[in-house]
Amino acid sequence: MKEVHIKNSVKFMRMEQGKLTQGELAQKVGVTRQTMNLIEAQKYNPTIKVCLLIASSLNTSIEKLFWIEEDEV
Amino acid sequence: MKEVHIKNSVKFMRMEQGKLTQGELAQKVGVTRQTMNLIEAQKYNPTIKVCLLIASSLNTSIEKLFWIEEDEV
DNA sequence: ATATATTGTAACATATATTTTACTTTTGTC
DNA sequence: GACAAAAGTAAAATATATGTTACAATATAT
Repeated sequence: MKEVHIKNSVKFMRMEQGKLTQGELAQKVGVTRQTMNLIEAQKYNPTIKVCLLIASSLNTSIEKLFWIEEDEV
Repeated sequence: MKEVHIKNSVKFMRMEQGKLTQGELAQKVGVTRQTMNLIEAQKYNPTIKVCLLIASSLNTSIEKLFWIEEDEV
């Protein structure tokens, strides 16, 4: 697998959208709070299904939530 | 996990973009041809990393490639 | 019709996403 | 400061994405 880093703005977006709590977002998406925590901490690489459900739950697009981290300056 | 179906247009997009072969796309992304085959056949739920790399390889957006299948008519 | 490239699959192994349970740390409120 | 809510984290179990190998089916060209 190609070596790239994926970044996300899930936590930031969650804070904006009505101040959802981490657990509440997890519940809307249908994953555990721990899974959501790890995703927000960018500790791993979630599946497209979870990502699309997060985007839907936060009324935003997957584009704005997840992107490939380009090379350092 | 919430019960939704994820659909994609990877095969369609690949056909358009310079008629890449399945194996060639797999190689650009850095997965095996079998994995790409299963993704195109919508047999499972790839990771966001693979999806972003496919989008990048096909010069398109992840939005246009993957979406939640809405309820049947 | 016969080669050849490409695609579809299947069984098994491996890596890792996700869950479960539980505890600690931080943050906010009184 | 005390208390509660929310967030961070960790170990072990489970589910599943991905790799490996191999072969069958289909398409494409000659």
